[in-house]
Amino acid sequence: MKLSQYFLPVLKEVPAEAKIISHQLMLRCGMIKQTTAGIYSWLPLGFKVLKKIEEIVHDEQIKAGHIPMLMPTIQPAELWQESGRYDDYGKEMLRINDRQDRNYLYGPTNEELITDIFRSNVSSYKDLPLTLYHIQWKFRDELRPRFGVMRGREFYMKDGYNFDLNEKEAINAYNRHFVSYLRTFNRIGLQAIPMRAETGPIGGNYSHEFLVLANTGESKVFFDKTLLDLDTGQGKLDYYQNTDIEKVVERFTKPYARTEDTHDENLFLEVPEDRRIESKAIEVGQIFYFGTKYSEPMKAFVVSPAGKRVPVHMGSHGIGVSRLVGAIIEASHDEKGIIWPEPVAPFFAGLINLNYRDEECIKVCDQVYEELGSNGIEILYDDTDERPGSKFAKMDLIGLPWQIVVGPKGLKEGKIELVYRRTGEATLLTLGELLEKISTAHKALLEV
RNA sequence: CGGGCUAUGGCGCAGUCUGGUAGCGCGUUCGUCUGGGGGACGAAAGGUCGUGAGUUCAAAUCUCGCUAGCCCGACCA
Repeated sequence: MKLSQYFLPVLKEVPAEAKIISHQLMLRCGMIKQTTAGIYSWLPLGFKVLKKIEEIVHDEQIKAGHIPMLMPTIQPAELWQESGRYDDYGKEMLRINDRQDRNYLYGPTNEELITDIFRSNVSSYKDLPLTLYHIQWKFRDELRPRFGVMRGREFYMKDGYNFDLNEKEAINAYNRHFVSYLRTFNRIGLQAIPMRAETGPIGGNYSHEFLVLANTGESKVFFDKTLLDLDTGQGKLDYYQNTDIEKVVERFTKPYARTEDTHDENLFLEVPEDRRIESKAIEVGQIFYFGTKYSEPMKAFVVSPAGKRVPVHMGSHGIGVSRLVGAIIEASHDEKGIIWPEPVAPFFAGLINLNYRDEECIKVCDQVYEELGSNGIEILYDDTDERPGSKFAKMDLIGLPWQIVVGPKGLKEGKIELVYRRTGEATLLTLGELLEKISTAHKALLEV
């Protein structure tokens, strides 16, 4: 993409209404524009990042054997009356009437809708286990939206729902989500710590939240430092080898890790003092097992192997996709701007032409741009006639992983400068070396 | 929902107390110079001062209502 043909309205100054760094940077980078309280338009750069995160979330869900679909944003009140949540949910739910004065709502979550789909199509244990999910806009009418997309009223969320014959099977699904979520956050470039959580309005018996440490986070967390060293292991996982998956979950749930809501000071004090960490964190995902809370009232039954009609056991699981954009920035920025983790960067590299009136510069830039572009590498080429200083500042601000700097000075020596945004490390390379290095780095990114 | 604050050009702000020609910086446009870290000089465009009513010869400025946004708390992916 050539910058001269793109839509990237960057701001030099910090808008007054933005208080936390991710919100400020998203506005300054021209990623979002607030439309009204807690509701944002996603401008091209922000939209690209949102879609990259979404792709990774999809990929990991599909690896775990879960099936993508799409449900609507507007739902009929009747379904929520069946589950009893139409009254329970309160003012957070945006209620809407149509021209016939029928009652609708803008979905804050989809348990009722998915249960309705399930019950009208599945009636045998033979169709289980089943996990369906979608990534869709949600709306919760927060009293006080703030922090940009981190706590908007409208938000983009992956939500999934598992249907199983019994509790044991449903716990397998729970564990599958547990592990796939860890992998998802890792791929996005975040370390998320699973913590025991309250079940809230979703209800149920088991729940874990996944939290990313950040001092601007809204949750207070207490955990054992050893959690920071755990990983889910390398390579492919067979999500249906239940005991293998269970072992991973056990490793992650053994050390103490709780949010303020479930924190138990006495248990925490059993953690050796040098391993106790108290921090602020951002919640980026949550998983629930709630048994038959919805299947019983909504009559989602299947016939068991013994020939009896039994309510299905369910769980639900969410990842805040739009919130993740903010969370990533909170976790990865410096005083100059954003530093995108490579898998979610809106472009893989930025190409800076330091003198757009120099024919040699133009020629070399065009070559780099075409060569990398034809290999499927996304490049943002600053081909504008601005001065070098503002080009550098802009590129640092939007935080693309690599910066390719082409200027008359370097070209005299036959060299192009390559800067790695995260470290600021700069190397002078020939055109051939540069193309090779970027291509290699890009290939490594694809091998997940 | 309780408490506090704000609303003036695209962005950041001054002007309001003490009523009297709407201003500054950044950005934008044009020109000249400049060209490796948000450059210089010159010219220009752009504002019903959130909104409605009131007081007054006169309102960005005073009074009352409304709306929107921000902050602290409670609540939440």
